[in-house]
Amino acid sequence: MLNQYDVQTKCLVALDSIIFGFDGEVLKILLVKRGIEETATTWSLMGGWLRPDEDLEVAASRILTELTGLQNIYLEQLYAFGTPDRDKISRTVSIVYFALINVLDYDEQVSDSFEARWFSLDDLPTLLFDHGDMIRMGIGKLRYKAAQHPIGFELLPEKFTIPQLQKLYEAIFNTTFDKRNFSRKFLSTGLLKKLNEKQRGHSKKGAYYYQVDTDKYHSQFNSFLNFAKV
Amino acid sequence: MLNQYDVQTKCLVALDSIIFGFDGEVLKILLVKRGIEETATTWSLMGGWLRPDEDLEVAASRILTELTGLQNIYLEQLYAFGTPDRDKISRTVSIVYFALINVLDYDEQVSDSFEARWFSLDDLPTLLFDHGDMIRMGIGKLRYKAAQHPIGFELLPEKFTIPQLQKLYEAIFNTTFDKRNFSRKFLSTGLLKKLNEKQRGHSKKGAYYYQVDTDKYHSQFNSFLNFAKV
DNA sequence: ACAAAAGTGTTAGAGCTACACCCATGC
DNA sequence: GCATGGGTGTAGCTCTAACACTTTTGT
Repeated sequence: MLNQYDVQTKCLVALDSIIFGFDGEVLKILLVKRGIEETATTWSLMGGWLRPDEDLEVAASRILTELTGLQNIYLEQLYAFGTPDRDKISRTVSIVYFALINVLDYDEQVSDSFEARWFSLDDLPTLLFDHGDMIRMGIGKLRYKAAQHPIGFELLPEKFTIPQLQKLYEAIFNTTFDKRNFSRKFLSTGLLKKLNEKQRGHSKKGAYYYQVDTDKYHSQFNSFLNFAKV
Repeated sequence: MLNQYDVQTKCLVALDSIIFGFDGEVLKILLVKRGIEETATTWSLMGGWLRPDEDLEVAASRILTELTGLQNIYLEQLYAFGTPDRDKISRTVSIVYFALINVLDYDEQVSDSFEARWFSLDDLPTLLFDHGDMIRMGIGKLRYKAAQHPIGFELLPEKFTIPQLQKLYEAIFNTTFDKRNFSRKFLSTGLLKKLNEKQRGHSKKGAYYYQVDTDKYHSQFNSFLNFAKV
């Protein structure tokens, strides 16, 4: 049995973060240009190394801030990638996190002093290592979660309209929905509070703003076995 | 920007596997007694170290075989645990996998020459490190998946009866279901093929055996947005 | 013949889909 | 006054939940 700590090989541990953003029309991903070994500059996810006394999520969050200026973003762990040759220079296990943010909320922070840029999902550049696989998996998980829960709120401003929410879901699933059914579905969750205020400028009539009722927003569950009292 | 590989700290990378098993009545977890540093012997998940040229899942699978004899078990990645002090002796990141098997199918393999034992979920011993957290998360994911998909088939023999399937789901969710609704629900998926053979010995009447229609068993999806054509 | 588990049908209500028209306003 | 996007209602259907009796067979 191998339980001698000394003889075990050690690896580098990297953290990479996929930041999904929505600008009101299309889904985007934030990438940085990262110089590897003084030569190539390739677009990549926000990545860096784990420090000796750092928690994984703390490290991912620190790295995100270092590379983009983004702070206080809730990161969710996606997957650990560890194929032996995924990084040619040194054996590295990468733990990938992802987050959803509203592009407009953070745009100034991001673009000011950092080499980070938003890319549309269907217009991604060539990516470092296996970052393309990571993104594919991230999109899969985003869809999966959005299909189960009304998760999309995170990608919108605090006040948003039903048509904005619908556009978001149409961007996530790359399809269109019937607006009557869509709004009925979301309103029926009881998670939305209608505000007494309309969006101006986008349309002539103006759409009512809504807010998430955060109290109720952590109890929804809809399942294959609806009669399973989980 | 930190992209010098040399100055980065390296960690040990461990793989731990949670093996859920069902014996027809209760859900169990397979644990081994692992000597750490020649002193304490504590029950723990099946764990070991990543080798230099090994893929993560391959390593998890090798370790599982070394410790229990189990082979060809499909392992699914659960989560990476990496709190700095989770292993007091050396900084270790652990990537946790889990699997569902039928206890009876593998019982001889396991108990013959290995120090592995099945434990009921509500009768777990004190566990090594953060293995308790890992198991809690594993149960959560098992329930989540079982609620979305008819995943439970993996935990049953190739031929199984509806009452057995129901017992399994009742064990996973720790509740009871109406048998009329339960069987209707599962039969309506079209995933079950009824065999012309009855289980004998368990009841006087005998229950028909069913088999999973593996062709159809990779397309089910039921979602919060049923009208989202994913 | 009786006990024990298997198997099955109905009904009321909720939720889903598909569909088309009026509303408010800026120009 | 008209073009643009916002907002709403209904009918048919399917799915769900709740409920109780009959069937088979080992003893």
